[in-house]
Amino acid sequence: MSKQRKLEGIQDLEVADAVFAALAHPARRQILLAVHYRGSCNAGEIANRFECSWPTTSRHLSTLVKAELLQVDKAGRERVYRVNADVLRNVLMQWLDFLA
Amino acid sequence: MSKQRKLEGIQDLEVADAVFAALAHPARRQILLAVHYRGSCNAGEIANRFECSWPTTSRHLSTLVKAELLQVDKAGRERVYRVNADVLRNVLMQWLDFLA
DNA sequence: ACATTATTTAGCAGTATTGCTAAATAAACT
DNA sequence: AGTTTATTTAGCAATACTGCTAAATAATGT
Repeated sequence: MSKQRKLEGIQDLEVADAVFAALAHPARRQILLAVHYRGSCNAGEIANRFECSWPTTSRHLSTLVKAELLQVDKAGRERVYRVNADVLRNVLMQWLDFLA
Repeated sequence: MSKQRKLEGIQDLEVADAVFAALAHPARRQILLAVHYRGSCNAGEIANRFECSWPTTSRHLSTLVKAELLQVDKAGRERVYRVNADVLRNVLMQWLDFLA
């Protein structure tokens, strides 16, 4: 295995780690579904839909961003979140492949 | 939506919850991969492959069983674990479908 | 400059998870 | 019955996670 390939492998592991950790919380899965369904959302739209407090939702959002499951763009004082479907798809597909 | 269908939906949620919680820990993902790769494993074969102590691995195993990701059969004093690929596949596929 | 709006960061308490060692169970062997 | 082998359960300390409120930041509007 080439050095480059090996590094990718390690990165993959770290990505998968963050992704699965992020998916572990039901609120975060709900957020992902909601944002994906709507295409994009600012933090407020997301936070208002959920029971838990704004700061709590905000932290869930940053967990999802760190896992690269969400991407965020600043638009003035709003932050617009969008699902990074590729990352999620890749991780899920990798596991489906293992099972095949 | 029929009552039956709704109940299934709720069960799905609970299953997904347990599955994602179980997948959150790297050791448990490794166990799944190892068991699936080998077809079946008894607890000892699994525990010996991992750094952490037997009891710790044993608990990981029971987490995976509760999430229905592993099924276990008693064979004398050994317990033989096997991956319940369907459950994992279903949960992953459901998410891939959402993303489609 | 000041107030408002959108959102995050800080700090803390409660809960859950992990990992360990020591003890318990349970089947098989002598 | 007593010993060995396979594995789990109990109990505990350390760490991580969640959720909250209060305070901070940062862009916009007056």
